[in-house]
Amino acid sequence: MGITKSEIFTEKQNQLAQLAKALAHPARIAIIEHLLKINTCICGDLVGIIGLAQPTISQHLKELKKIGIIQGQVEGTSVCYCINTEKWKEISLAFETFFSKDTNPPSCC
Amino acid sequence: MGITKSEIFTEKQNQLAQLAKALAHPARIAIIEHLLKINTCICGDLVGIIGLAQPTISQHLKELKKIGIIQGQVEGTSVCYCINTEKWKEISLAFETFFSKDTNPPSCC
DNA sequence: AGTATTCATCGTAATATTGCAATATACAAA
DNA sequence: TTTGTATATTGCAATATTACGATGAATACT
Repeated sequence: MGITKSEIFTEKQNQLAQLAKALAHPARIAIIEHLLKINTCICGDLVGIIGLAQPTISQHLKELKKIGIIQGQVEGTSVCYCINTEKWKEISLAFETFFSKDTNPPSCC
Repeated sequence: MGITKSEIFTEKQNQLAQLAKALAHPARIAIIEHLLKINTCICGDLVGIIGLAQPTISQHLKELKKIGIIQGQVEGTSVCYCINTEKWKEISLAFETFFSKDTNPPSCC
């Protein structure tokens, strides 16, 4: 079917899955890493940097904007992107919380 | 096309994206959370717990096994699953490293 | 052997994702 | 106003994902 039965899961489970989905593409990882590295807004050069066609980059940016991890600011004809620090921390915390659940290895393995 | 151009990205970017993809479904989050909660191996009951058909669960388990985050041990007619602690730490670290890259908010926003 | 139980795999339908060419939109400069 | 530049949207083809019924393989129990 290709459609997820999200109604049978908790809000948190769906949320974390959605965050993971947004990160589930190397181009999107690359975009975020680049934005972190230059630590400022970047206006458009992403197409040249990543190596995918402009509509494809635009689509990936849309996915990232959807979960709020990045934000775009119109600056004349171009749009400047940067990490949304607030949201970044939030998302970071969501994963941290998930991974902190670990305790001891089960006795059976 | 539906096919990712992984050859234009770094090994690390592809790896992290793949890990994120494995977590990008609420059923797989739910499976992991359950395995963490009971902190021991579980023999099969996941179908009843999650609420999806047996082949669907089996498929999700396969995805999780593919990245090594869980492991299955045959026990008679049933299979006992648990978190692979070693791998869990590894994956946890991969995300931690990614999210630790944050520094200061960019001056432009 | 025959039967039941548990899980994996196959096949298939519905939907989603990825990527890009073509086109549209918005603004700036001439 | 026209031209150029930057980005978004649309439409499409190829492929992937999600879900499940049917079937298969393996083991345990009579």
